[in-house]
Amino acid sequence: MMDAMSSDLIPRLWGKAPAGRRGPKPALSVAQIVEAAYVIADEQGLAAVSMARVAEAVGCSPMALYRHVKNKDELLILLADRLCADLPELDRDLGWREGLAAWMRAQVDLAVRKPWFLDLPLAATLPGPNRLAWIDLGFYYLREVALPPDEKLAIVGIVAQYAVGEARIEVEAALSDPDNPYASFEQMLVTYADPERFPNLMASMATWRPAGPGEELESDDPSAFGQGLLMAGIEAHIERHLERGTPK
Amino acid sequence: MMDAMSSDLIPRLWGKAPAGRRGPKPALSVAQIVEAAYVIADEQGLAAVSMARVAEAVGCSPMALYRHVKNKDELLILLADRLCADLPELDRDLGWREGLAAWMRAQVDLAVRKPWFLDLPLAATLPGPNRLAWIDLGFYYLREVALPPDEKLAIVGIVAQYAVGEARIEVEAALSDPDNPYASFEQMLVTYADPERFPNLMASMATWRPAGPGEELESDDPSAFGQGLLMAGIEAHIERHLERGTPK
DNA sequence: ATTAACTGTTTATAGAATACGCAGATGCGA
DNA sequence: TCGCATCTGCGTATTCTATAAACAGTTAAT
Repeated sequence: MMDAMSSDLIPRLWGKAPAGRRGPKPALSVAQIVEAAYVIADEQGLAAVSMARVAEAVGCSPMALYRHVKNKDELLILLADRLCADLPELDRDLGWREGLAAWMRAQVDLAVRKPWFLDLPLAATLPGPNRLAWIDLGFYYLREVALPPDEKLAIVGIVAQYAVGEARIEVEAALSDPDNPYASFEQMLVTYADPERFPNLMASMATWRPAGPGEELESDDPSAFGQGLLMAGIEAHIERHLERGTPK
Repeated sequence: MMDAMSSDLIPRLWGKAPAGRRGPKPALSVAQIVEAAYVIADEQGLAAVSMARVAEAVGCSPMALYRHVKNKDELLILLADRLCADLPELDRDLGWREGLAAWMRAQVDLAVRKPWFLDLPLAATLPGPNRLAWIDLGFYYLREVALPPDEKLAIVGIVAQYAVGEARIEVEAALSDPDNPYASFEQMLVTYADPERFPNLMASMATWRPAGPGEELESDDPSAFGQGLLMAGIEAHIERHLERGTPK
């Protein structure tokens, strides 16, 4: 189902054309097409990215695109990797904890800046070069952490996954009441939720005390909580690993 | 952009029709429509869920659906909540750690069973009744944990978000080589990845030793690693909270 | 009885992805 | 240099898609 995978996807991701000999030199390139899609998504949202509009942007007929891209799904995969090129440079003088936190935060910021990223079908396809470079940066911050590579990969994946969720929350929050993002949630609870149907939730929520005017939030970064949770988990794992792992 | 939110979405999620007085009694119901969409998605994938096909399934004209549902986006939101009704009952005699782990695992299993769930546009909309009941179960397992409700909500959200990522990985793994899901990743690295461009990743991967035949995986649950990481993080947070929180 | 409100239908429109076949360009082998 | 295989881009056409708009029948309030 939904198999956008073609045997040429990965080469295309890496910009390796089969280098055909014969035939006219292509006037179009995959990079050009992806870039046009990127601009359209940026200006008008992902829904505006249609083959016809992309073709118009690069100045060719819609069907010409199919010579360079298997189908629209594949174009979107390429687009997702293109977006990863927008991830920023980060301070290299950070420990794994601060480094990974900044690494995570940068992903959230990117998604907030380009919310159409969240509309992309995020299949767990193989990463393209840009995304892989970002993963490499994650490994950089973990370079002095003594863990096997598959565990590092898992950690990096978990942190990135958390970034997606956090980005969703922040994007939605930006669209709703900036004062209290939980307002609608609470409103929904009191309006519809039967306390007998959701006893545990309601019982806990009953103790909820909205932050008074005197006390401020401990951090202005809404991802601070989850960030701390993840880093604490990683740290605990490292320590556990050191204990019973190879001591030398 | 992409604002599927209508003022009637939430009432519809909760099955509260405005109870119009006049006019003929509706032959269709929202539940009926959503159920039809559910069956189609289940049998033919989410891409097969079109207004026309849903209409055919319930035996009405396509446009009749729009009397009960604002548009297709809204139908998909309702569908997502409907899917949450398939989440299983869980053992109530578990501590927060095992309970939350089982709670997480159940979500992964559901997504693996119904992979079209991952194709749904997972906006961070307000949860419907079924999803809220699931959240309530998460709060059940956290009932004896002394944390404020907003932190519990954040924890539950983080764990659920992890479940989505894990489900993506497992679904994709099921479609690829069952022996070694990392095979294509490694293959991609050696084929395309320039060591100078991804030095940290490559350096770490160089130490990669695939699990030999003698040693088995510690767990047959591929989510065990992330699970442990999350639970350790939560535990650390609880302890930190107890230390400086109100002791009584 | 009148009327307002509500339901489902019919028709129509605009846009989507993409299969198929053609015309011209290009470079390889002869 | 002459074919010829191969490749690019284009034009056409098909099939689906969501959904706007107007309409006809049905019910309950007045």
